[in-house]
Amino acid sequence: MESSCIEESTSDSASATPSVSPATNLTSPPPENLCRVGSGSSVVLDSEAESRKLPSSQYKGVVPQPNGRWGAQIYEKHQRVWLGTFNEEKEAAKAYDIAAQRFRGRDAVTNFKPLSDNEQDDIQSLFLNSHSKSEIVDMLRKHTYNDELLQSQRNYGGGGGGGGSDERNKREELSAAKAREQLFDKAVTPSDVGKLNRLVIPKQHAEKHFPLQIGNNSKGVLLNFEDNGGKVWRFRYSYWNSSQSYVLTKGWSRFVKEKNLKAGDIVSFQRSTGDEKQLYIDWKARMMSTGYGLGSLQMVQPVISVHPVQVVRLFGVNLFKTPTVNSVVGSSSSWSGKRVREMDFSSSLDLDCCKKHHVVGAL
DNA sequence: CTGTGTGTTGAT
DNA sequence: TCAACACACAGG
Repeated sequence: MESSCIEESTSDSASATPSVSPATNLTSPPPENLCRVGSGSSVVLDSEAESRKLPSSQYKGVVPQPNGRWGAQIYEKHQRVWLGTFNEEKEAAKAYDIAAQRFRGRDAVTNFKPLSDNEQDDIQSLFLNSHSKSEIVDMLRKHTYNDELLQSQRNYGGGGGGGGSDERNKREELSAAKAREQLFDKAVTPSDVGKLNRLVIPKQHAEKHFPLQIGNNSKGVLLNFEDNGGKVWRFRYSYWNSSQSYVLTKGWSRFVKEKNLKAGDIVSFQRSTGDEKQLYIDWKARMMSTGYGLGSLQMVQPVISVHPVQVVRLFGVNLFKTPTVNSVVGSSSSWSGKRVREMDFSSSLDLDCCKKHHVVGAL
């Protein structure tokens, strides 16, 4: 049971529908005795039910295990990602926090203190973003996350003695250029890729990440976004009173055209964590079922974005990786995520990035 | 035999 | 999304 870490079985359950409940299951349950039923007295076997009930955890993402230990799990795309088991409830909670930061970004809801602005947390953020989700999950499951983080800190001079200008440069280089924070994704609607030349930014995200100056409401502002290839896109961002919506207008249609975006595809927005809050935009073809290559598998991006691709071998599996050396959000990490399986490339694999296209319409 | 972590379901 | 619950079955 260690082959994959994600809840796969996408199809099985669907096709087989092994209508659970083995009626035959008369194999009576565990001999309920474990319970040291209250000392003698009346106590009918209420214990039957009471006793085997596991104590729930006060922490998010933490579940009790029969043996008294604690499991950690996080959900994404309707699927549970198991983060391992721990002796201490608190440890499990920490594992969840780490996964949450990696999966959902800096402002994810966590059990403890979230990453903030200090140098240490920036380093950790960098560390998280420079590893794929599956790698982070592996570390959590193997309880090696802390060691790996420390290791990386030494490499960047966080505190290791010796160091030198070499280490220092390396670190500056990294923090200056690469660290990106995921802001949000949006599955584009038919009208977002239609002739309207506008992309509606969900209010919740717009107000959180792209706040408009009170005075600018009418005109809006020009925002620059860099794509994976380093190309900069400038869009007009404003609020439409008529529809009470935040939108990207001028310039948007060109992006749609060049990327050949189709309804259902996902556009993603990131922002550099460093001083300069550079904005980034990326996209991926619509994904049917999401998965993470965990443990040892990683996915193949059934997408053929324009980005040139190179095959990389990791954990013994071939992966596609964009040339972006600094992998952060764009490359193998977040954007990847599909298992190489029975090729259920059905709709997502609309290769031929140019011609045909699915009728996503209603999902 | 011991436990993990998966299958499932029902509640937010 | 998320946790509760039961248990199949991987590992030793």
